[in-house]
Amino acid sequence: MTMPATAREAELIQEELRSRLDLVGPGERRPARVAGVDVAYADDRLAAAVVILDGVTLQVLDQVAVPGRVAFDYVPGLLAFRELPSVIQALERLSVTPDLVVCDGYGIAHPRRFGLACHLGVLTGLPAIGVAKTAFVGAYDEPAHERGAWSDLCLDGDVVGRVLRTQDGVKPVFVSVGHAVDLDTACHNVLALTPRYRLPETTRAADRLSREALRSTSGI
DNA sequence: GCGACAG
DNA sequence: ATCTTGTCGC
Repeated sequence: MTMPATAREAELIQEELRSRLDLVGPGERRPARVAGVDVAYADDRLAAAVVILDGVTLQVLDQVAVPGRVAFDYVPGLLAFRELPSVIQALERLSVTPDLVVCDGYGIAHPRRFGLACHLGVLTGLPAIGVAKTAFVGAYDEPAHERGAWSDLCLDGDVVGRVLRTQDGVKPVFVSVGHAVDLDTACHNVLALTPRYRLPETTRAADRLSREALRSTSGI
């Protein structure tokens, strides 16, 4: 992964890579293997985790954790440069290839339309979507209170994502396309991955693994 | 100019 | 992201 020395350089990389995005998809509606990705931090240490679940049973098929060091400060809009180096390493060590990667963050709902999920998708060639827990960019109306209810996430006159309620009465999540998946398919998959909780099982599994990996490497 | 700002 | 107790609700 090309690592920029400055924020300006990072923005240029995003503008450049954006031309390689596949925004057509449509992606698999019933993916057999779905990957969840997350990164945990402690001071300058970090642990990236990737967990692959069976798309039907949601059982774990494979998982990889990679310890590392923070090499890029957090800057809103440039999250990929902080998290992806280790995440890509973890993806390369998987024994099976996922049909979909669910990222913690945004895809094209981004200041330059190239969020973490887009970046991961372009670099790996894998279909990817972003599922974020909080608002970042875009305007939206509060979706209805039932699971499955949603509203458009709009930015500069474009629909860049969907604010989706994954359980009755819980805070909605922000879904946006990353690479090689369309928005309908992305939301359909998010609902399939949230039979019980607000966040996708893939995200929950990767979150647990990344934290555990941080702890188990604290002595190293 | 001032604040907001995925994780 | 991470620092953190109790607390409301199912």
